[in-house]
Amino acid sequence: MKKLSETDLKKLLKRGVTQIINEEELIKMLESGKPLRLKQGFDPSFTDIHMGHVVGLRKLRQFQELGHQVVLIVGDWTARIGDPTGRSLTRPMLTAEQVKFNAQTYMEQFFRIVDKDKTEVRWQSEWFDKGKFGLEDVIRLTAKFTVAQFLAREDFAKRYAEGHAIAITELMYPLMQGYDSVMIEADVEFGGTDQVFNCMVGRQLQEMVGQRPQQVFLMPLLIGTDGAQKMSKSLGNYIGVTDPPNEMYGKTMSINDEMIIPYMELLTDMPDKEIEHHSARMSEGKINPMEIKKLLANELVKDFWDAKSAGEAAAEFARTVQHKELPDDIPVLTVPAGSDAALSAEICRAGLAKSRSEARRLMQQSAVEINGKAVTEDIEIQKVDDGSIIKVGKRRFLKIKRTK
RNA sequence: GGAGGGGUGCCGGAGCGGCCAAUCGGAACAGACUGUAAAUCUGUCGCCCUAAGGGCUACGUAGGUUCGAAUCCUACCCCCUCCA
Repeated sequence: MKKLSETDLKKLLKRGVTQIINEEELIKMLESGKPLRLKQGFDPSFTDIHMGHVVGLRKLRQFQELGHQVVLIVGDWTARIGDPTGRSLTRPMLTAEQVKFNAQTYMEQFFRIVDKDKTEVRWQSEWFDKGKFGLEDVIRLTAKFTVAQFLAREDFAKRYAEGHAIAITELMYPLMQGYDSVMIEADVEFGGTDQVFNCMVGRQLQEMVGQRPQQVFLMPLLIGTDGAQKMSKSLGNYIGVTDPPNEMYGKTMSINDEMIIPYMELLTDMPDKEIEHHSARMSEGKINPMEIKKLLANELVKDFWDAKSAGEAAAEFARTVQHKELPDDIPVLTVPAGSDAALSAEICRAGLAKSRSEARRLMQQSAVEINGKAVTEDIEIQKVDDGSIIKVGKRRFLKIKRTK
């Protein structure tokens, strides 16, 4: 165990943390020098980890660096129910196969951030599968809670009031998650602020069976690149941890100014002082926020890829986006000699538009250029010279190659 | 078991015999403005015919009535609320 310094403690418990229940207890536990069991659960109902998840994973990593143990719970059962949190609709159940596949993919990404050697992976099926968990257990578990308790939870209350459906299995979700804490004897559970209720159920269950209730570590939900809603894959406003450097850099550059500082605090190791400095310069109007955003983008690509990729992504961004030069590699579309196809058809074939109708619409909106000149009417591909560069929208390019 | 409400385009949600490829809002896409910001403004937003214009598929599923249906009828499937 590493000895805790004041700065360690501050970084660990303040930056990127919304609330800790119960903070004093947690500090005592940390100071006891005993390795803690840190519970992190996930539902393999999706496959991609994005920056929104990274906030929590980085925190786990920090604890690991102090010598603590992460217990990753694969929610193979809860995933099949679907977490009701924040949902206004019930989710479809997944098959066991989908869940398994998703879990695998998830973990590959998870261990890019969290230290695999200090992680114990447990599957819910270890204790929830047939033969291990029976009706008797279900009754014992559910008997401890009341409907009123569950309806007090904001999202359930809202859905109930609006007359939306709440499946009984959804009520089971928090119980199952809480039961996980008992099974692994969690000392601390990690989650986003939307997980308070579920985590508290874990505390109660532990207490009931005579375990010391876990501490709950809540972290803010990251706002997505749209600047409005929380980052999520289904909303398409996410930056994935496996996004290629150029894309990661580009997506980061498209976030709005208000999010630069939060992103720095939550997703990077940049020192507090430095972040404050940037923040101050921006609010004083001494610098174009874009410059600060570049630092952020660079930092992220550096962390998830490497410094070299970050440099290249930055250069590519400056060249293609800011100076509007052509990107390095443009996909080539081979056009047979004598082809009588229309330009719209070829754009569609190359995948730059979903349909010919769309391609034509784009032309009408002057979104299609050949060698820098807008084409507003559909023409024959014949009339396009060999080696011409076709540009659709801001970022889609195509190079025409003619066969003799 | 009983009563009622509903299934419409990516989502929400109008329409309730022709004027409906379907009002409107959101998302998305494009253009203008920019810092690929954000906000704003404008436009587009089923597919095919290179345009005018035309055609084809679409409003849970399958049939039917009608010159004509998302709209009416029948059956079926699914969902929700309430009572028991």
